[in-house]
Amino acid sequence: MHTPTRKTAEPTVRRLSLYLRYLEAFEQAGRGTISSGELAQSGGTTSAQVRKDLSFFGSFGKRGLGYSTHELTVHIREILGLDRQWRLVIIGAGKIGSAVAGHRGFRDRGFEIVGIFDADPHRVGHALGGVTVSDVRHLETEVKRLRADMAVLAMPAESAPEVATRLAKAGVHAILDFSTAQLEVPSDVTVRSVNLALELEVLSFALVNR
Amino acid sequence: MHTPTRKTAEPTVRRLSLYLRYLEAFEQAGRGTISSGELAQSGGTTSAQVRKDLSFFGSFGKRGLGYSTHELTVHIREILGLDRQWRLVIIGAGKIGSAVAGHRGFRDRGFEIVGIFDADPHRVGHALGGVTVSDVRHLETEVKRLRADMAVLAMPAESAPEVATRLAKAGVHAILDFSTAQLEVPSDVTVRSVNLALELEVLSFALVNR
DNA sequence: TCCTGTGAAATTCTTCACAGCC
DNA sequence: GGCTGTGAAGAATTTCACAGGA
Repeated sequence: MHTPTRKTAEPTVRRLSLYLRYLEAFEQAGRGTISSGELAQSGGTTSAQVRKDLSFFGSFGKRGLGYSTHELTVHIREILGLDRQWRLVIIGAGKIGSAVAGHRGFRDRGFEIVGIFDADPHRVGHALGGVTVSDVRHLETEVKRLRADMAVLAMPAESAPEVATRLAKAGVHAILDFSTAQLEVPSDVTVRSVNLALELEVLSFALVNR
Repeated sequence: MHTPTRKTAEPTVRRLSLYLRYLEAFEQAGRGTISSGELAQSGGTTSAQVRKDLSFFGSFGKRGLGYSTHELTVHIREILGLDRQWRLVIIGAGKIGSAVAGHRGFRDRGFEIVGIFDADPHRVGHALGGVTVSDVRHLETEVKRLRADMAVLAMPAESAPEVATRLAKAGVHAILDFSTAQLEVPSDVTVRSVNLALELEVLSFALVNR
């Protein structure tokens, strides 16, 4: 595997994540090799797309044969940085925060929830998925002590920007934001937004435009 | 407003949804007009992008002045199909289903949750956000009776494809899927996937590639 | 003067098509 | 014969830059 010469396209990274999921299923099913065509079918894309995506990071396949499911799994996990454990904190112990905290499968995929924070005193001290909820006032010291790598923001949009800034200062360089806020963070912090209302609105558009 | 001549780009639709949110804030704040530059800043894009996006649907602005916040709000709501009420069902009353069901703000934006379904007899009969959980065995008849337009799938990946097919047959043409399944639906059904593990993996990639 | 609307250019992403290796 | 790896072509999307109306 070689590191890409220039920046990698985001769509490619998203697809790698999908390929990985299907590869794991194929490996589980005892398939030793898989072709770009099969992988494409699983992921709803084309074989050329699969090969282009992979070739960006190296030559993992064998001509005439395909890819070794196991080797390719290992390669993609390495490319995505999943060959290590990531330490996650969740800010907001409401409905969404609880759902994320209780989601099995994150830990299995290398994302360990090491801390949960909330501003509501009624929630502080209670346990969620084996982790005790801390007061968000102690965010910085706790985040440093816990050596958190990533944060999930599951809180109202009003307080999200302030918390994002504090997280960035505390050394968290990756944030998954469920609020609808527009976060202002230093350029060395990556933010991804999941906006459910937006997704419903895209569906609404699709329904009225057919 | 004129209907677009050819198919609209998905990125454009996503941005329209964002613009709408900022417009509402501006309108609330009493701003009568707004320029493409201001809107761009809110949405993290460029003024040219904003103008291109809007011009695809008509000429809503006034040269030298900008856009009327109120008029543009109305136009975008109409473009996105938000000038009506959408009827939503949730399949799966677990953590994610409950979080979606309990989310205030969907109703305010025109998405009314009219039904919740689950396969677990222990959950059937209980109320979630004012709606009683029904047995998923009665999905088809209930969905038709409730005249549901959209469905949120918040269930294990194993059962998702079957439920998606049943929903499509029952007349639901828009599905928001939280499972990691690859859904096979007729071409007149729009599916959008929200995959939290994938989002974390994209963050992971960003962390190891800087 | 300010700011929109929009062709044209630039860039990004996907698909094609085929040489090369198993 | 089958399937990968990859330049080249094509399509989609964004940015530029400027004419034109308020």
